Amino acid sequence: MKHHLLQLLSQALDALKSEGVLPADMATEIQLERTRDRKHGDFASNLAMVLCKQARSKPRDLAEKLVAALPGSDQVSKVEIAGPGFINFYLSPGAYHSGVAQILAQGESYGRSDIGQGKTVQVEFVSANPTGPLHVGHGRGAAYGATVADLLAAVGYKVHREYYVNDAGRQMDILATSVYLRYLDLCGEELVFPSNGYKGDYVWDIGASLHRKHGDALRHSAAELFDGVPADEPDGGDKELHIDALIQRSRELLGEEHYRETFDLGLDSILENIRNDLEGFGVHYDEWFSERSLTESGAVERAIQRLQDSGHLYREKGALWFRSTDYGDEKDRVVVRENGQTTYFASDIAYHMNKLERGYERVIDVWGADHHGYVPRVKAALTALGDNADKLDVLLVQFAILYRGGEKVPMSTRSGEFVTLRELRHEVGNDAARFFYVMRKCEQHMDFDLDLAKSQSSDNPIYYIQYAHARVASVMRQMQDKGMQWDRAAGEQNLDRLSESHEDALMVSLSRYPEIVEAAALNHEPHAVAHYLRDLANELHTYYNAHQFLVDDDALRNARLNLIQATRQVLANGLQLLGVSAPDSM
RNA sequence: GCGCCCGUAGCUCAGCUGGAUAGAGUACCGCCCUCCGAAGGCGGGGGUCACAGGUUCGAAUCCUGUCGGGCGCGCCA
Repeated sequence: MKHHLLQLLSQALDALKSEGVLPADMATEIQLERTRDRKHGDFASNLAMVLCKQARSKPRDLAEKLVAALPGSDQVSKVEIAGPGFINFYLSPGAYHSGVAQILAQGESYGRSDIGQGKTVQVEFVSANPTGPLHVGHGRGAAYGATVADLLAAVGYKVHREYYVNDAGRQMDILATSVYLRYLDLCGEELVFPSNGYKGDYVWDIGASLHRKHGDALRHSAAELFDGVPADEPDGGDKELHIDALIQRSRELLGEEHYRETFDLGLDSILENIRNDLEGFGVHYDEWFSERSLTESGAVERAIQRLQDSGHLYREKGALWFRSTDYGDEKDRVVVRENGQTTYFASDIAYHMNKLERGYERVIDVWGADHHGYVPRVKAALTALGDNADKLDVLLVQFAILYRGGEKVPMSTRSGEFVTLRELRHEVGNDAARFFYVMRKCEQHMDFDLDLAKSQSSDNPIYYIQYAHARVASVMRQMQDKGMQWDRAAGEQNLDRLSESHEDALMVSLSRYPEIVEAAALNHEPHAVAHYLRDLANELHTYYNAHQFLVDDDALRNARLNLIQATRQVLANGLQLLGVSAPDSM
């Protein structure tokens, strides 16, 4: 509908250009908006006010010329000039009636479009280190990323969903060492667990499966392991030096083969856990991309070489630095450490280089907001490599703070006192979790009210929306009990019987849905869909309370059933985009 | 100290990329079930859009500054 009106305006503009009223070479993006107030019609454009300077005429005069040049349309019943020079469009009843028919005809595909034109976009999200289970912070990134991806797919992009697996690096070595220490403990060795190690119960489980497989074959005495290892923090030492030395000793004692096995056992079991968590949350991926593969394929080396060749690297204090300050970063960054090891950043340069090499036209990263300082250096690297950094959008997701009984739920990764995503799903259910996570703008800090998410009452927006959907299904069941019929074709013929203000309002809302989806997708704002669905549900409930649907008058009944079935369809489509179920009864 | 994000009803948040009289939910008060699910609906009170300037036909929205909150400033990942 909106596109149709834009076309009309565009034709009017062309007409005025050829008449010489407006400069022919003028390029304008026409703005057309839904009116806030129905008294101003359905759509309004500020075109005349925007162009009045170029046309050297008063806004209202120009508006009149534009309106005069507007081609006729059976979708438009009236065009008015109002206020300082707004052009207000009133849609014809027929436009709304055909809208209802369209929804029922298109079904699940209503709201989808092809404005993305099949352009490829990669969405990388969550990508939490496989060193432990996902927690509620990751959950928001998962729900948000998955919904953004689904929205983009709905408007015609070819979407590739990807999880970057940090299967290399020091944190993973710490995990492997933690697993080995738990294994030794199970063998009967008495040892003090490092303060920097991973202390979660899941590490015990992995240590146990290592023990099941090898028995005591990999056992070394604690004394042997701690030989030459500097003191841990509680003993007045440095926890970083302590753990690094333990990693080193574990490697030596286990030998490369068994160390690798321990490492991979930890990686695989945690990754499996993460996969299951996300699958259970309705979050699916096309690819799990291994960081290690970047080193093995030589991509990291190649990225560094390219930066080297183009003169963006220099050596200082034994390390190799990338001059990211040339492209707006605050300081230069190390890519190869003094000890010869590449940094995490080096992998990330290679990873993003790889993404663009794979030919994606757009690349989206969803990160926790605490990584925001990282954006300039990644973009700097892409620019230095000669790529277009504008292809990359980094979407930052703020943390969610849980509330239970009006109190903040304490959380810190350090103390191991965090709520896992699995616990959250178990407590409030998938639907509420998915919905609450995307209910807020991503850059907004979020208060996640667990009690509200759990409550099965109208206070809870997710129940409110699902209830609207179930209510329509219930009406249809009731209809059969009463021995009545729904004849969709007859309903279509009689849509002009829908003359109540509630019906009018409902039809307006239904016609907005494709615009909502389009804007939500392009702006990466799933919350717009959540708010829309709440409003739509409200209109259905209001209508329900004001009028009887199952009336004896066949024509009226069929028309009304068409309308509420169309509403049910849009509710279902919207909920599906958010990863939330649309039940027929509750 | 520097950088990024955020300040809108008592509380939680929208506000369609600068438009017409700033909106929902919640909480509080009052109404509506011999009627398709009251898990619902209707009505009411509640605001200096943090503050001060600026840009223009027009600002909650854009720019500058101040105040307040969050996060980030490693040869960690």
